[in-house]
Amino acid sequence: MGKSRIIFHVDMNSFYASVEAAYDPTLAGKPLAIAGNAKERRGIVVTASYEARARGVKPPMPLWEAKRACPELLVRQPNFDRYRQASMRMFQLLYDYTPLVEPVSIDEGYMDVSDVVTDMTPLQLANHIQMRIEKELSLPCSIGIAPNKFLAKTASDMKKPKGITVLRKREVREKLWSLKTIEMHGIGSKTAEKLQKLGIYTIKDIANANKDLLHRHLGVGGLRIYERAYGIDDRPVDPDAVNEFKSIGNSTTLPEDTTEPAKVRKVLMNLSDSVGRRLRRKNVYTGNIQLTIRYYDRKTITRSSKLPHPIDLHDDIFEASWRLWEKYWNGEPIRLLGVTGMDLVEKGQAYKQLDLFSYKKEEKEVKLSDVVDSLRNKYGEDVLLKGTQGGSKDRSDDLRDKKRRGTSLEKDFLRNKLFTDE
DNA sequence: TCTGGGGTCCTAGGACCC
DNA sequence: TCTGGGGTCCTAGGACCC
Repeated sequence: MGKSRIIFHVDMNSFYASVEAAYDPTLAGKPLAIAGNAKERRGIVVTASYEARARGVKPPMPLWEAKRACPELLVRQPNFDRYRQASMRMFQLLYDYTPLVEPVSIDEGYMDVSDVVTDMTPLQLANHIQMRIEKELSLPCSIGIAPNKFLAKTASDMKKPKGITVLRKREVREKLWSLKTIEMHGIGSKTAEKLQKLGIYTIKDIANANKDLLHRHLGVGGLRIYERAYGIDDRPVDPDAVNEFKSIGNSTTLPEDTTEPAKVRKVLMNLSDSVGRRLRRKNVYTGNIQLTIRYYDRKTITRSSKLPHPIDLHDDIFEASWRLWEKYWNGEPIRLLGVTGMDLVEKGQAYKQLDLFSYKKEEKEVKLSDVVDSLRNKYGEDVLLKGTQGGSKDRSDDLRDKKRRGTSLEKDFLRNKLFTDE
């Protein structure tokens, strides 16, 4: 039995819109929508200010529909550099309190503040953080305080904008059980439908359901929601998760549907180029290329193939995706194309694989902070900062180094996936 | 005038091996 | 004759989230 934890979920309110308003104060207090492809007919609202939401604009809504609902709507195209900047500063501020910060997306993250709140109550700490984000970044956020991630996430959702909500485990019955199943994080429309067919409509119904029945119909996800219904969630806050990639991909909706191979070729070249760039920037190779085709009727297929050896160059990525395209295109008009690199391996990983394995195996039960401490004692701070002694080119992004450096290099997030993408 | 783009996790079936 | 059982890898698709 671990001791009980104190977890924060910090959730920025209408992040993109709020950043734009902070950047251009004349937008503040107005109904504002950030829409991808603002000039294209297929744009959707990605983020809406609360003034826009009050007038019925809520993402993800097609832009034309949003304008119909709210004719005075101001629309801006997303400016991701700006959002990444704001995000970095926001997380930087969180790291002032603890290294145990887990960014989960550009605008939200968890903190494990169990060891921080000694001379402050959790509520005071949350207030402090919220105030600083407001004062220093002119950005609003909501914070959920709870003994685990699920409850913290649920809590931060309860009061928006600018809320701070405490959710205790003993309050789960009273505050969660009356909610419809789809309100639970992790349950979407499909699962909610399946549950309905089982006669399960509320979170209370989940809690009172037969566990095996849930397992049979929903797999491990069924077991998970059963636990969540009782407020149980043992996932740790993992500061390194943000650096661990499984795939890197880009996709684009075409200006208009097409059947012309020349156009497809061009698009695939562009996508391959940007995927290649991102792979190289992250110092990884991909061993498996996946092509996504969405047809005119939104039917979407994915086709992938394992590569004989890992690649990171534009030409090789294009060649692989083009082969898939030639093999699998059914001749119908295409709406979207995507190229994704999967099975990522770090450069220089091949000969380190074995080592990594044994490291993981040995240290499985050991707390990361202990590992960092012992390494620091053994080799001094330098080794933690510089990584392995060997070669110069491949060392800095080596997975092991990241783990070993662990919390000592939390500022490493400058290079992480949320913020350095193009 | 229907519905973007970036991801993760899970499942299931077939190939293949022992 | 007419047939086991376990394990892993590969691929495709579904569901979900922000």
